[in-house]
Amino acid sequence: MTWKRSHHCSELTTENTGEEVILNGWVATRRDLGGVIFIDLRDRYGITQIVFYETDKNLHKKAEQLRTEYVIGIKGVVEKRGEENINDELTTGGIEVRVTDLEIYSEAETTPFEIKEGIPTNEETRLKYRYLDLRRPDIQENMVVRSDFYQSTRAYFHNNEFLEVETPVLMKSTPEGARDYLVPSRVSPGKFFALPQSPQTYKQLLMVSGFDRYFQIVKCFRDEDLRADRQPEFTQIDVEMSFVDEDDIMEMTEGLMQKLLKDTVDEEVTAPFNRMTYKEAMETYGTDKPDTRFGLEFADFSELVKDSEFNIFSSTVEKGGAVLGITVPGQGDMGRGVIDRLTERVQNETGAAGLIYIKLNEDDGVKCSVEKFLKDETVDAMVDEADADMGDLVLILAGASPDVYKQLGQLRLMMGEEYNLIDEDAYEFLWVTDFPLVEYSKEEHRYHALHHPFTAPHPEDLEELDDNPEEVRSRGYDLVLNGYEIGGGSIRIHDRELQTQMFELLGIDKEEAQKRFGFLLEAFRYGAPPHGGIAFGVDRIVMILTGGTSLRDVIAFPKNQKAQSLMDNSPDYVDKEQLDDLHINLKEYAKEEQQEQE
RNA sequence: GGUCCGGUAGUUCAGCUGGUUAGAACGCCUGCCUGUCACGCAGGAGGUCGCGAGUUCGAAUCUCGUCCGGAUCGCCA
Repeated sequence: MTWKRSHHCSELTTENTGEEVILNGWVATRRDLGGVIFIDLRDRYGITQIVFYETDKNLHKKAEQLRTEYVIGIKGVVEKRGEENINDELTTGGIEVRVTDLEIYSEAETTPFEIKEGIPTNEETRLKYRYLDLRRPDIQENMVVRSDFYQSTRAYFHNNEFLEVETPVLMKSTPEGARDYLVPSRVSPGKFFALPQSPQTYKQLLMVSGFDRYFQIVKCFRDEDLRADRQPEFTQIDVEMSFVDEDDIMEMTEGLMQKLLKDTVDEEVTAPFNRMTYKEAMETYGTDKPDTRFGLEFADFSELVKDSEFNIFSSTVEKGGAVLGITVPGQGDMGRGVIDRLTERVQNETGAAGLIYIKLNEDDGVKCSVEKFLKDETVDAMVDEADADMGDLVLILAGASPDVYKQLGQLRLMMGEEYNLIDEDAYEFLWVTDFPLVEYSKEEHRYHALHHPFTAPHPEDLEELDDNPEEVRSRGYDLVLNGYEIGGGSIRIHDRELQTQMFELLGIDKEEAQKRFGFLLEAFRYGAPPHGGIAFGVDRIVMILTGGTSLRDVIAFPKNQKAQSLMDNSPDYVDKEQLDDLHINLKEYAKEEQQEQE
């Protein structure tokens, strides 16, 4: 029989002294001193210490059976602890509950790992026993933040007259972008649904329908390889608005972010957020999602060294590459061994050919690793350009553009982490704007939409659309927080002609466009409002808010790197009858794999 | 698909220049203990050193292959 609790395990204080209470929870730890047994009783709210005394004979005997993770209910009396026994670590540390009755609801085998905060158990074991991992207080706290995050989001949009509309999970496969997860149709042999990579077309259609302001907290799916910050199924806050421009979307976003941070982690952030063009971001930080919690901005030495004797510099610049550097403060006396290891790491992790440096320290003065190839005044000019002072270290990469920018961007992040230049408590938001509309794919010999094919080109660049498509800027924008891309969107094309032109540019001919997106083009015939929107990565934002570095710590049941769920062993083989229903035959090698398993 | 790191007790790891019976901490079990809160003390159980070949008198240790996990590049409109 279950006793209904009167309080949870983080609730009782000295104010409750003398009250008869009922608690339910898990045995977190047991401290058996012989004549007295202390149990830390845990639920998702916290811990309360309960006590059994030898003088309560039968009860004490029963309590001796208790083991870690047993689920119990107790009746008892709240007692104030003696001055010397108060535990300041617990909210309930001023009291304990003297047990008068004990019910063991459920015994527990020894768990494969301890249910404690911050244990370094490997991912595989944690994922296999995910329900136990989720019992750990730090993960539970993450889920609380996540739940607060949902509530805050809904309140914000509801208060601002947005409508929450659900869009289909079974939809049409789109040719552009990430690989789709496919769902075979039983009633239409040979045909497939796709799971949405995002509800992009639906939300645009909702604008055509006149819904004006839409949002949705929605699952999206992308069948691509995983990373620490990338899961195959993830959650977005999807937003679309009519009769707006970039500034409206940004303002709405900034209000949302302010509210979210206030409601979840009680942080104030100032708006408007900084803005930076894509070009500026790439040239200053070597990435389109710069972590602006620290400096180490790039210095460009290309002009200074283009005529130097040092062949690596001069030939790099001649071939259109760049010679770039960052100044690491206070590392001017870095030892040879450290630099050698760093060089190796840079080569391995970024693919840079080599690492050149200038050390500035009191003992050696200004010392450049390639000084015999460079004039003193060139080195001095570089130091000047890099804004380096005595005691600093200038790290230099030379290489083809844009690769060298990305490489130095990675090196910059390494240095920021290595030398603790990052303010871990800061929340640095940044808008990145003016993305290129398209980029050329050498493999496919065609242009790709950098954002997606519905993104509007910048009106000033329209005339370049035919001749110089790569020069055309888009009306897209990304929101970056602490070096993570947490959102992205654009002002859309709402003109049928322009949309058709865009498809042509992307190598999607009329027939193909009709087949894939005919419904959208058709919708645009009947009065489409100017509109734009944005989508935010819920998992990533919650990860940042909880101070984590892996999405798995903020998703209740995440997938591993192979997109498998180790707990329930999915994906898994299915019966032949199921496949027959779906009109599917397996390829030979897939059949062999299946037979090997069985 | 490429690169890198890892796989030894339930967990986290040490051992790896080949050599006695593979260790530590935590956890687990038993006993003692009335003020613990990382309880303490005494004792104990627990190992396919991922798997398979090879080298060797001898392999956790060296070589090759393979499987598994993670990070990362490609990929992710």
